[in-house]
Amino acid sequence: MRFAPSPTGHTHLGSGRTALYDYLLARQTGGQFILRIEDSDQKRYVEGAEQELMDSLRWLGLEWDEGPDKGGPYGPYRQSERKEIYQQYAWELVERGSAYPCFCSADRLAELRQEQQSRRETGRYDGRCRRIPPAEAAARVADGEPHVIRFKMPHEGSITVNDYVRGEITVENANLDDYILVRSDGLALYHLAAMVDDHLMKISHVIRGSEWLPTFPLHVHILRALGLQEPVFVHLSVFLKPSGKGKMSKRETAALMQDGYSIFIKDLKELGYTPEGVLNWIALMGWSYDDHTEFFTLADLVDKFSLERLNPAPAAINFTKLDHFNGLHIRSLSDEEIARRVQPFFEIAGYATSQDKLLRIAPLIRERMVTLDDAVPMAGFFFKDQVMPAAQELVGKNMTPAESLRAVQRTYHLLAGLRDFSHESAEGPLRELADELGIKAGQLFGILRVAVTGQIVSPPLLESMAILGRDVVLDRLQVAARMLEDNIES
RNA sequence: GCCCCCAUCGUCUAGGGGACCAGGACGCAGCCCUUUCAAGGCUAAAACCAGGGUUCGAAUCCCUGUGGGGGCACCA
Repeated sequence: MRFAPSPTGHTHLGSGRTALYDYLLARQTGGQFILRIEDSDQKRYVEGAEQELMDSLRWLGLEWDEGPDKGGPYGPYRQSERKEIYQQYAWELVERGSAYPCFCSADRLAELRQEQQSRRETGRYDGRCRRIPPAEAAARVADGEPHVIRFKMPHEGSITVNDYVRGEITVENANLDDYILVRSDGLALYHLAAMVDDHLMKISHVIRGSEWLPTFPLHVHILRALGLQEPVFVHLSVFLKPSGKGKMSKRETAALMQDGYSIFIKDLKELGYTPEGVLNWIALMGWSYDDHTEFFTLADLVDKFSLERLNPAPAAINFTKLDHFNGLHIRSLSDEEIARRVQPFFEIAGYATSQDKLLRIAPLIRERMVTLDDAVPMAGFFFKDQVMPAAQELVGKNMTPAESLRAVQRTYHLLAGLRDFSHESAEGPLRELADELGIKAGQLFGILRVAVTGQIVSPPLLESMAILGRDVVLDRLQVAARMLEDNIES
């Protein structure tokens, strides 16, 4: 198995899914998962993209067995370092009569294309250099005349290729072009390079996006002309934008960020998504296990994934489903894991935290988080020196400021006199106090919640107070009482 | 324009001639639980793109149309 991305931008969901399926297949068959960088076009190379790719893959937990950074028996693993290999195969193709050097300039080609377009024809090479006798062509090449190498596509007949998810696809050769295989700078294009590499690296399954379907017949032509064995080709459906109308554009990608979503793996990490959630989500875009199972860990997927259940239809990206899966996986994490994963987000927000305290907070926030960064607004009050409640929010529902003040004062004395400051020992007395004050427990808790956490919504109040400790709670109640007093006077 | 692919609730999907007045999930609505918010439980609304065939019988097979997507580079 191999995952062969090109380092031309941010690593996105589609790459993640392809890599995932590659990884799964490799793991379940005991094969190797190879990372090969398709950087044969230096013009499109983006600095840092390769590093981001590897970071993203590792974050997802998809560690490769062979790759540019760790070597392996079939290296090098960057196409830019394999130029001579492709040259050799390209000329073998020429010798076999399946390819030929072409001396047409890029200018002439552009002109030709324009002409064809004006006549509303499909852009295709007119075959001028195809007619040059091989001996003459070889001589011109030996003379150093600039040239590319083209595939000599048969004019007659058709070719039938087999895609694992779609079955047989038959195309008339007349609809295919004399594609360029090697550039004038001597570097091979994807069409040749990928086929040669996959053969040399003993790749059994080629999993790639369906954007390769149109050139799929060319690839099989090359393979057959070279006499190479054909791997199993699996073309995955594309991802559509959430509306289902068309694929993601640059603008929409930027707009998505406003809503806290992204199609880039590295963003997802920063937004507080877990690798488990992302993996589960993308695994099910175009694949299913049965009619009801949806929760999968990576290990589950290794166990249960199969190419048979791939779906050829394009799939719209559904981010609310990502939220759902992320929440599901956060809830299945241990306290230790939650504490560990949530800490970086507190750090970014400027809070000094301790694992010890986070460990005690974890059970209180586990069921309330959709993304890991939700922990910060939810539990930030644990790490603040003081909270700043809004004066009006300290007034209980359907209560006057004076009544609220009294409730805070009574609570202060009750808690100050409590033998031990635990959730269990505080609850009974506080409910009795509410009764005594003639208010509902909910009203009392509401006032206290704002006083102690500074928030209208918070994790369970009494558990939170126990973690904060008696001193902090009493202190915050005192502050709240003062604010209420000021409120009453003014 | 030409070539290729695809088509079940809003979305992801199950289904592959009778087991389907079409199942699950997300989201949405309601109810229950509840100290807030969640989580959890229950209930509801919601789909076989259209038209022709084949067949005793079609969501399922075939054709046409329509819609959507992809491609038509010395990009991948």
